[in-house]
Amino acid sequence: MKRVALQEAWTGVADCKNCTIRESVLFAGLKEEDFDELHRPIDQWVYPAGAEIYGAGQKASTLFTVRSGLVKLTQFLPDGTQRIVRLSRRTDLFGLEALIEQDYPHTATALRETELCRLPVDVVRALSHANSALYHELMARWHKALSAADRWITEFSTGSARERVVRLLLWLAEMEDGERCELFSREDLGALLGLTTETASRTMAELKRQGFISEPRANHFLCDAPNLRRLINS
Amino acid sequence: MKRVALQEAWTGVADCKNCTIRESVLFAGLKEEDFDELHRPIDQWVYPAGAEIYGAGQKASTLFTVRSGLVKLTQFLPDGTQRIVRLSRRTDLFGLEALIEQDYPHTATALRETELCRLPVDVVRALSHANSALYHELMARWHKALSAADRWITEFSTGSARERVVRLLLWLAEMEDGERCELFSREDLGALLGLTTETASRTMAELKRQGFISEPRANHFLCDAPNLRRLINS
DNA sequence: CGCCCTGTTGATACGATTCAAATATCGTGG
DNA sequence: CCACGATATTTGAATCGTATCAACAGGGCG
Repeated sequence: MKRVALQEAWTGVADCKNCTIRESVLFAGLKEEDFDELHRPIDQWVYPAGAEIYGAGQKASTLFTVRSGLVKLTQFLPDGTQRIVRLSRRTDLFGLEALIEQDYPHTATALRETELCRLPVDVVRALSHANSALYHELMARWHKALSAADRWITEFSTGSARERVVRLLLWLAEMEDGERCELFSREDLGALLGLTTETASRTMAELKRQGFISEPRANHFLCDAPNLRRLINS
Repeated sequence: MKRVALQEAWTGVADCKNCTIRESVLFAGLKEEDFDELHRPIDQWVYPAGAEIYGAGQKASTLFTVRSGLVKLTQFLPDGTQRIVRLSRRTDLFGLEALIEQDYPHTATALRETELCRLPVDVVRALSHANSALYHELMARWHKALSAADRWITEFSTGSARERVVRLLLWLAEMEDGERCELFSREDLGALLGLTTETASRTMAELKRQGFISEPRANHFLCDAPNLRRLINS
């Protein structure tokens, strides 16, 4: 892993009322007047690839919405083993644990350049007491995170290396047009799927040789989605 | 799998106010007067080992609290693969998804004889609007389920077969005195840990031969917890 | 009693890990 | 802009672990 100094950059106070992804974020259900209560500003930041957003055990005072990019949440075991337990992408909310716990249970890291909104936990708490739409939205976010975790177990932690890689490729392609996806390091790919870096690399290479995927640009892949799907459904 | 007729049995209308595990259940924070709003009774039922509590895709109208026993939540993949994604034990709440979704995403099955309280989802919804203690408790339950899922990924889906089995034994022993635990079928053990039945069986047999565990009664194990912990922390 | 289901064990094959080395890529400073 | 060193990726060969297929033992139940 590179150990360069990575500095996030402030990109401005968020204009929640006119947010470009407002219909799919936490504050989707808020009414005009609710925004007036948003005294403490929500800001937007951009994190470069590799930047740590927060570390496991740090004081949890902020929730994050992903505006663009990709974030990994890593969990550590006492013996030092680590495993990526979730990925958050556009419109996903992460760091929800801040609502309940003192400290973050995971380490959050940007896998690519990533734009985030930072929501102070006390702002969200205060708003959610008064506002039942936000209450429901929060509940829905917990549910979404839980579904994602369940899916992680069945799709990315079960079956052969090849099946896992294929399921991940298709999952990533969902974000775009279903055929195109951007990948990250083989090391992360391994930590994500519970495989070694070498196995991850070999599996990708073999899929390429067999024509299921191609790599027009570095880390940008084109997937033969129908045939990939056939690989895992038979 | 046995295909006998398994019938749950009604054991009475729950007396939530005087619940023996009240301090750790969903309604822990309710005050005396709140219970008066519990017009629709909460009932208690007992399910025999192997009984299906609900099936994936069924209409979700009830939340469940485990009073005793053990429940597995199984998720299915389109290709027929199935994987146990969570276990619920004493004081755990499951079926939370009913608050958000139409249908249950998992199949819930009793692994042993299990006592449950059934909470109609509309009762919980109605109470949670008025009652902020219940609102917080619900949030905490979502959080607990999510932490459990994360732990599942790192502990029960990562590492060698032996490590996974050992982690599960220690997890099960947590429930009792830390040394004693009750197990279930090797088939379920496999589905839980992402292993085949045979590997699960072999691993258990080897742990027994090496003196880490003993089986005084069928499916009741005594664990040498300190040495087991040493196995996974080195 | 005999059947079926579960658990155990054995032999073998396959797949993933490990260790090692070669190659490609990236970032930096000359 | 190129050369260099550091880092990431790919590939190879040997080993180890798990899956697979098959056979068998024991227990519960009709």
